[in-house]
Amino acid sequence: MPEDIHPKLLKPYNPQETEDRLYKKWNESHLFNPDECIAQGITSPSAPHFSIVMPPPNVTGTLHVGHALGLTIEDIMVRFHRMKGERTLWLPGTDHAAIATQVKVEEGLYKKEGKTRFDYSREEFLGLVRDFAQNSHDTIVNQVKRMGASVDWSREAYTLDEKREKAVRTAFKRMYDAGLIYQGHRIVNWDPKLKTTVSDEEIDWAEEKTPLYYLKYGPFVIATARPETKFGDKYVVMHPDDKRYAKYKHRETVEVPWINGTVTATIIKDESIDMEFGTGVMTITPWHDNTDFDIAQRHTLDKEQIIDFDGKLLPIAGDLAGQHIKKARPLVIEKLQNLGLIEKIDETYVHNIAKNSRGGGVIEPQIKKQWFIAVNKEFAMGPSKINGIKEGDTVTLKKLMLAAVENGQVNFVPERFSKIYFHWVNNLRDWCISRQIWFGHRIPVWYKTGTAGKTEEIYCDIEAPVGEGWEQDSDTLDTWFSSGLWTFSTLGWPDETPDFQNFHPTSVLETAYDIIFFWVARMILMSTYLIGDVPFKHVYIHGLVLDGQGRKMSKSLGNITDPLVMIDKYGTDATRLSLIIGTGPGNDSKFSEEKTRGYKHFANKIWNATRFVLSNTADMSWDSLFAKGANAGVMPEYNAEDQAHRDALTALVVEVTGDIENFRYYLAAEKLYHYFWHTFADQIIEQKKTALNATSTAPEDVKNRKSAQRLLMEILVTVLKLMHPFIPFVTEEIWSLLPLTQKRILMVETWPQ
RNA sequence: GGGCGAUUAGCUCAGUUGGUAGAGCGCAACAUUGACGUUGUUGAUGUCAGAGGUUCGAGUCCUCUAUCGCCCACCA
Repeated sequence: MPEDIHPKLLKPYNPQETEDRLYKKWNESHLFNPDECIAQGITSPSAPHFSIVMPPPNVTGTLHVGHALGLTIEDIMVRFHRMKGERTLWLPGTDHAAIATQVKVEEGLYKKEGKTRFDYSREEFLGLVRDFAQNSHDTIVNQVKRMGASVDWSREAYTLDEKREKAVRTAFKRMYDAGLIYQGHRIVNWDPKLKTTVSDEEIDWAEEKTPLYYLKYGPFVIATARPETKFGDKYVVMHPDDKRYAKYKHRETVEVPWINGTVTATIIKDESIDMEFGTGVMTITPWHDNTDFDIAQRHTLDKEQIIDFDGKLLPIAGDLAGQHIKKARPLVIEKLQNLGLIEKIDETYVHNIAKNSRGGGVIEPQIKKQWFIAVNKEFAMGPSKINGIKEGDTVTLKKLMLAAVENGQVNFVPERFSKIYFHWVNNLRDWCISRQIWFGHRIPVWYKTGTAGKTEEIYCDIEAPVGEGWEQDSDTLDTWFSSGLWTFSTLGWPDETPDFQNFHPTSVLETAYDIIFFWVARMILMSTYLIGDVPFKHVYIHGLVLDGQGRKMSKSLGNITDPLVMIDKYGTDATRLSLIIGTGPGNDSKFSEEKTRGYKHFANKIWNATRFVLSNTADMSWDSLFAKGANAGVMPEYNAEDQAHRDALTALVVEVTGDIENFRYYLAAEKLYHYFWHTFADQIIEQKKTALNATSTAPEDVKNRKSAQRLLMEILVTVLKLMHPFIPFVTEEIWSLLPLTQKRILMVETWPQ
């Protein structure tokens, strides 16, 4: 073994010794920052821009393998474009995740001390949440670094920091002034446990076996799964075409003996009634049911609240008032039985119940005053860069959201996700943006209350109003309001900063499909309205990372893979490859530790091949290949066989470059793996051993030897560059060991052509 | 009820615009003190879910069916 081989290469590759050191080196070079790349003469100021914002992880704990996959894909994009010489920005940040974070803290308090947030003042409680969020933030930042993510930390953002607060308030005010944000009494999803509303998207539906009660209601029999809500029912609804009830006229009234005495019931004919279900007749509870609310709206019927916001019955329930609805049901049944109002009970019925997916309780729809964004309200478009929509055109937010994708300005990868997007947007209802939790952006609206206790004045602005007697709205905003602004709030908006001008719209948004509605759609809404432009050109969607058996990873199954554990065992590069290879865009993938171990072997294979190349080229000058100008050496000539290998390498460069540009990371990575191991190591190196070992000084032998040496060097150098976006650590470490006198760190070397 | 996806070797999955079925792991045999603790070579295994259609030609495009998975809607 020649003496000038670096001693490190004599042992197997050790990621544990390498990775943190290299990340520090990259970070301290400041070259994650595109401005520094220009300052250091690496990137041309006139180069095209490439920018992505990191989907901000929730500060609710730690990153999981899904995050690891996303970060890997994003880092591949970013490192590739940076090496291509583009002005490349990857902007990191975290999300305060309002309700999710608050719930986490509340759960902890309850477990540890048996307290709820109402045992604290608002400010005390928020202090606890902030501490928790800070801890979580620090953990996440460390994890992002360990993934090798080449993000510009100098631009790090948080959805709840001061700059983002300004953006949020500006956005709110603009939409409020335009009449697109309004306050209204509407039926919302109320969680009596967490004492807040949640959006439709935050609800999980679960099946529950609940008896279906058939109750006598005057001349009718109605079927209900929730008899405890029926006290005040005074509308009986049936389908207009139902022949069984043809003799009853719309709006006709009948006297009906009911739970707490006789009521006057009004007959309503409505087409939403399913004639097949139950008896084809039902009574409605508009205050606590979406469908019933809609029926009541259509026929302008009275609505009455039955259940309070704690989940207890109101005085309308008579002697059951004050009972919690869970306890009230058997009591109502008993009462109905005594009154002889129960016709029959269907015990086989399965009812769908709505639960708050953020760890809350069973949703009780309520009519409540909330803030909404009007998605169907027409307005005149402002300055527009949306294709097909001009300034002054009459549009709605929904129309803007559709146009941005229909016209191809925003392009989904894979394309099929645009269908899901369209379907969702087309059925979108006004977005309830107010929450009754404490952690989050407080609504920038202040009220002045008069002596009679009535609101006399409403004020909405970025800053609080001056003067006495103003009180801020106690609600906070849905967390997705602030994340909807993420592509531009992170770049300095509403100020016209250079970052905003340079890097918006962003190039690609990389995210998981389960967040298309929550986030992608909301970003398109906010950006098209507030900026008149799309937030990003491409949306790259990745799938779920499942366990080895194809199951979703979850705490209850105990099948969660911690990316840090894999990194500790096999290194970041191996972890990244195992997440990427075999995972097409939008498809779920299974995580396998075996696969990860295999890619650790690959890192070592590269390491060993490097040792072979270095020890067999020690008598050659690498600078003859790579130095420019006066330092350039004489390049050995290729023989025909090696020229063919060189041409194949060029073909690989073209292919891999095309794959990366077209979002086929899984293919590019696999091709590189295959080329390195099975073409370069197994075939080319084996084939060249004879030429390299030849000691003869015959001109032909010397030529073949030099040719082989050049080939090995060129392949190694080229493939290290090609592989760097995928496996940045081992390639950078090897790069640092190459005896090149003129080289940058690999991260900012130029992409091969 | 509406929609989306999957179905290819024992397992996990590729197969980019239609042109002779691929990889990794596993399996079998052989070789190997080697650049390689983590090696190589060779090999076996496929009605590409099923049926029909378009085409000179279909794993790939179209139609239908089956099974599995997911999303949306949510019937009181």
